[in-house]
Amino acid sequence: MSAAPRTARGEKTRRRLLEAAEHVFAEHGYTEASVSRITERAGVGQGTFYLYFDSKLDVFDELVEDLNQRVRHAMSEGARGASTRLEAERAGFAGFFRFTAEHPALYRVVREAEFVSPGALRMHYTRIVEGYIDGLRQAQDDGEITDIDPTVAAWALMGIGEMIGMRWVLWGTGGDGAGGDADPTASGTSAVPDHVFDEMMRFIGGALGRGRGEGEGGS
Amino acid sequence: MSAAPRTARGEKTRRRLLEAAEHVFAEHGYTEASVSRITERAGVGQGTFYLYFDSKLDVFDELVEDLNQRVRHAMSEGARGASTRLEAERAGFAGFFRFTAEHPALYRVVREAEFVSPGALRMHYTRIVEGYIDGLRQAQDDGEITDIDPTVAAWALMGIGEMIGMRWVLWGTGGDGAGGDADPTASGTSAVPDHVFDEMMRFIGGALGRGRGEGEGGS
Amino acid sequence: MSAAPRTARGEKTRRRLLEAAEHVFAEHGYTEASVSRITERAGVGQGTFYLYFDSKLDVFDELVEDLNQRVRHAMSEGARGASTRLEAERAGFAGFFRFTAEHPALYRVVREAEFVSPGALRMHYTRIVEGYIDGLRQAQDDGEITDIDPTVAAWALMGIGEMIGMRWVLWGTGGDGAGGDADPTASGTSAVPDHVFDEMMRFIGGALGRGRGEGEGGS
Amino acid sequence: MSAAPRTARGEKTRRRLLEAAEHVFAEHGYTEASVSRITERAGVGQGTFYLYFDSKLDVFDELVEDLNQRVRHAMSEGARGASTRLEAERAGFAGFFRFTAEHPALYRVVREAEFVSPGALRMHYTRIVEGYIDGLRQAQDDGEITDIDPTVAAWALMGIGEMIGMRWVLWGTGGDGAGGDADPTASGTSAVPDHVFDEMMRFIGGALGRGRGEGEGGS
DNA sequence: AATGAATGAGAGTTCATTCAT
DNA sequence: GATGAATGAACTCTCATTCAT
Repeated sequence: MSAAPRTARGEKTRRRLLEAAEHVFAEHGYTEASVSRITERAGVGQGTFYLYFDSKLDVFDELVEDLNQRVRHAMSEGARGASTRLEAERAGFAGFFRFTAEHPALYRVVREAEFVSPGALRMHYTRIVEGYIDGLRQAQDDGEITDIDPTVAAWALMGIGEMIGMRWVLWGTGGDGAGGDADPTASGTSAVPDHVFDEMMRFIGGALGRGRGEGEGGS
Repeated sequence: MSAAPRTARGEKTRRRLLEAAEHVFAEHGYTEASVSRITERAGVGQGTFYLYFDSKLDVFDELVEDLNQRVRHAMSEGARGASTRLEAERAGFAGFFRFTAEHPALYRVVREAEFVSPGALRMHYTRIVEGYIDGLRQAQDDGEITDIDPTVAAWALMGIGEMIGMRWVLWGTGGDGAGGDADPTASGTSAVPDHVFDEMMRFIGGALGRGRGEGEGGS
Repeated sequence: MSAAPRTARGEKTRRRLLEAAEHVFAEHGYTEASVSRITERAGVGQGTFYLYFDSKLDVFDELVEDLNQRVRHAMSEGARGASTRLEAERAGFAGFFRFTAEHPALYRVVREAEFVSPGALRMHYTRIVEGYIDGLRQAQDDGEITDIDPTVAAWALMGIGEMIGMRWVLWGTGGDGAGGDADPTASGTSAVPDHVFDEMMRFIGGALGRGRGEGEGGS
Repeated sequence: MSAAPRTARGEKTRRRLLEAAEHVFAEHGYTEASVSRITERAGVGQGTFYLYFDSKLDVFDELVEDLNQRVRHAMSEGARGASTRLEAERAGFAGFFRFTAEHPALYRVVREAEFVSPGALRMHYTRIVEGYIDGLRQAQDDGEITDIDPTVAAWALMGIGEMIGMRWVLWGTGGDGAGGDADPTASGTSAVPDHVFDEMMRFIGGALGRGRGEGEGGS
């Protein structure tokens, strides 16, 4: 749990510490990050850190929580204006990839929680999935998508996003094992090559689609 | 890179070290594991470790390599006898979940590579995906599945497996965000509840299915 | 040296601080006690502490001083009504043991002064001994006790009280090295088992006794 | 618990560490002593310390144990040749005072155990007392001393020694509250002024004496 | 009179790695 | 081939004390 602020000055210090932690964790990972590096970057004394956080793990958890909100926000942006479920899906994935692309190191922080603070990671994924489930259920009620168990589908979609994001956003567009014919130039819709993004959406469209998988999603 | 063996005695010591490392990494994670705990478990002196491995990271890499082979073996078991692509897929996922269920801690080791030795993780995923791609391409040539980019599809499938495995194998069958109506009793096919497994296969069947998503996969 | 009071409000704050310090030192010992724990218990800000005391050591000294008075008071209670020196002695020891039994942790605070503030301990013992000396000298003048050097006798008596108190009050009645046949049930006179108390008084009676050391001390 | 040696080299390092700890604890007290000061004095690296001791407390305990033996040895020296119990007592006290005088700071280490490792202090006193009890019982069987409970008597004697030793050995011969007529010059028998020592022995002689307490103690 | 945020020195402890034997 | 004693840098965290408000 956090601690001491209350005053405006304290609140400011806390924010600086949190921001510094974000950068340091992103740059070095949890283990290599040190509290002293964080305080140094924040421009405060080492002891000050412990006025605001109980431990190194405590800031980490708070950070994951914070990132969870930002990721979810990035995902829901644009999804609101979507008229079909697949459009919403498109927007969600695009938002997620964009966030990952803009803060590649940061998103690694979230994933590192699996080894640092498992409960935090669980919470992170669970919250995202919950949003998904609602949307899927709605689309099912509207007869827009197939009647697959929305929970299972939500986790599957989550996995697709994580893996495609890791492969094409984090590792970059080329690299070993890269999808040969992915077109690195075009990238209007998302941080992932258009071709990859489109194929992924075709995959998802087929999975969720009613009757046949022709939902599509041509760019 | 490794070092010294050559003799039979040396080869044995090396194997013991590797096995000890497997247990210690599985139990404590990379950071908390210590070389001395490894050597202690292996029953050799601390210095001996450096006769066989250059560093702590070195054994870790070798371990990930080793696990990669075992996971791929678990996945391809049974897939060989499959007559359709979806059957092969079923067998592959079942093998993967079984492996994860039997060595839950071990598979975490692989995933931790993202933060310890990114190249090793890349290699791990890439190799698995390569196998997939071949199979998918073949099925496409046979007109059995849709003509989606096999690379993209392979990574998507990989992501589904990882996420479903984490959610239902690693975290257990219940817990927050659990699939409400999943049937925890039956579990003939895999380490994941039958219902979840079946729904996942329906999802995949739809994604890969030709024309309509009729692949299905009722148990 | 202390500081700021003067007003009634200040005097009250000071008392609360002192009382809080007493509890915190008793519970944790000097080193483990922290100023912040003291102020927290007192319900005042951390800075307030330094308005009343120069340092952590300063409160400690004041506390030892305070305890010295309370111990001496406990010892002299009842001793006043005594008609013989040995009766007075009895009452003094009983009072000391009672105090120790009622505030076991507190009396440890006094003893810890040896390592924290040696001068304070010296003062503590010296003051107690001074009272003794006067009484012993008087009894000698009255021909009631032997003509032993009262200073030496006083320190010896002090040592007996401390050690018997530590052994039977602080450590409890049983334990290793316990006086085998001590009767734990009866305990009318003091916090030490009756048998132990009586034997101790016989010991002292012999030491101080005129002519022969026989007798005395039967409860 | 200790650890690693076995080799002659290790045994030597261990001894150096122990000796360094003795000096550092004696000079600064437990709290102010730091492991780094100990290793510095021992001329080894900081990490080496933890090869031989589990913690700072661990060396401390071992040291108290060690001192216990040395004190008991100092006390029993000379006592062996004694023909009466009181002579043995004399020799024991003299040995104790001598030890305290020769290692004044060291003996404080033992006493500090009350606040650092209470069990160790208990053990220390209990062991010494046990030796006493045997001697006293023997003397009683021989009809040499009064039939006082030997356990109570032993703890009382222990207390006398500790207090007189603190007052006249540790604090020095003069000082506040000093025994006015103590003769600082003569000091043949012990580290305590002769007069004090003699008076103390008279006190003890009276306490233990058969029939009358009048004898003894002449220097 | 009172506050509490800020400090920074320093504590105990761990560990990957080296190297003389 | 094997050992294990030795290292020292680095870590997280605590705390008495100060001082602007």
